[in-house]
Amino acid sequence: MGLSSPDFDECPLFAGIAREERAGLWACLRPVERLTQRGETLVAVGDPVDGLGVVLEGAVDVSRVDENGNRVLLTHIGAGGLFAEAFVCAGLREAPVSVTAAPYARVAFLSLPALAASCARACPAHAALIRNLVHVLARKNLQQADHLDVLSRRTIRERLLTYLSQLAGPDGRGTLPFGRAALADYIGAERSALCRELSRMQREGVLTYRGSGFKLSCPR
Amino acid sequence: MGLSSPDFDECPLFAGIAREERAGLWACLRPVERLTQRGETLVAVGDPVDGLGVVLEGAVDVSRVDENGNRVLLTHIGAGGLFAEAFVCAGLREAPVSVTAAPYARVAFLSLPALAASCARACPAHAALIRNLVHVLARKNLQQADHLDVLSRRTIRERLLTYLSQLAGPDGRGTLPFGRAALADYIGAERSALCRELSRMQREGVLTYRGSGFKLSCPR
DNA sequence: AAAAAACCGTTGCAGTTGCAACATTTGGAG
DNA sequence: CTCCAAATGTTGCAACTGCAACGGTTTTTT
Repeated sequence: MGLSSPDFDECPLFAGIAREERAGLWACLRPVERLTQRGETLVAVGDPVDGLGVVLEGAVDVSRVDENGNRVLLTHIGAGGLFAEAFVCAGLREAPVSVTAAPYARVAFLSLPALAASCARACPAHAALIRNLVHVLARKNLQQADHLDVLSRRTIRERLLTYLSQLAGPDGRGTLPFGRAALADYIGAERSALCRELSRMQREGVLTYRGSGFKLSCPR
Repeated sequence: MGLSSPDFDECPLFAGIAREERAGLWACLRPVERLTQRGETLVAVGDPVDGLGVVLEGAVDVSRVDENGNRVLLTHIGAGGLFAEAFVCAGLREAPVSVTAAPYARVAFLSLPALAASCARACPAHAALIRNLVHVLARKNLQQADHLDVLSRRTIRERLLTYLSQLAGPDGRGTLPFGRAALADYIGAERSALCRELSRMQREGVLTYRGSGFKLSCPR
């Protein structure tokens, strides 16, 4: 099993921990790695919760499919990001969501005991790890709040403007991390209705877009 | 200032901490108490984030109002519950939501430094406090996921069924914690449209309701 | 290069919902 | 008991959206 400790500068779990310490700490956590095929499902709904996930390379989507077949895209997580940390920390036994490679990913799972317990080496970095975990959980909370902000709007146009404003810089420009189908799943709309509204908004001059790039006419 | 340490058996922040220790620990956290009038606003959008909130008595609503005047009810928190913990832990300076008494509340604010730092007494309970904080944050995450599950549905009927299923027991019976207006704000719909759909569903035999009690015909 | 698959955009139609205005019921206060 | 205010329920209408079906373009596979 390759215990390669990649570049964790961008992984918030290791913030504030000296680079020399990271390799030892990483080994200490006994990670279980997994490399996926294109679009493969890493975790399915109902699977036992193996541990906290770390995206080493690539990206994953966290989603759910309701009884009507509508997919809800909950989050998209790139390299360095964590997933399933809330389920692990809350003590869930079964995953309430599925995690799929988007489209490729190399991930590692860390068990909660390894994270929470002081390790045999009693490494001081463990304390920092827990503090970082609090920070990660809190920021996930804020991300979910942003998603709720989007989904609480009553029309597709408002949901789009809310989401695009979150993505856009001060100049109103931004890049979508999704294609149209995934975007529709994220904002809780029908793909065709989303396309219709997008072109309507462009026709009315509210925004311009091409591919995954866009520019809001009136940045909020 | 009354530093009364109320019954914290139900406060998840103090889970697993012996009752004798709680009083000392509570004082150690230097809580700032506040008692509200009916419906008063405890925290407004943009207010500086004073600290983590603990509901000592009564209940509070956490909500946001968008630019169209639509209110979004994010959560309702009863005695023993926490609020604003994610904003504090993520290091936000300004509150992105408002907190109002629903309808009465006695609350205390705990500053993050007091929570995070080992206190002067070096009380061992502090470590338990941090572990509990992780647990609280993780469960808030799950609550938000439930709310997302509701808001991601495409029709009022589906949103209602999803929410009522979350509330109902195995027999399909449950009690709403909100009135109609607040319920509408929580599920992201118009109050009148909500009423219309409720009575339509009762007419069709999907459920029965009276006041705040309800019973689903087909518990999921 | 050809075929297949994925992605994006368009449109007609029926059902749902926001919105506004009004009717009815409930719960106190005097 | 009466009156008032808040909460709840009802309805018409215009607008929005889900749904299904289709055409064009790009990317991937064979």
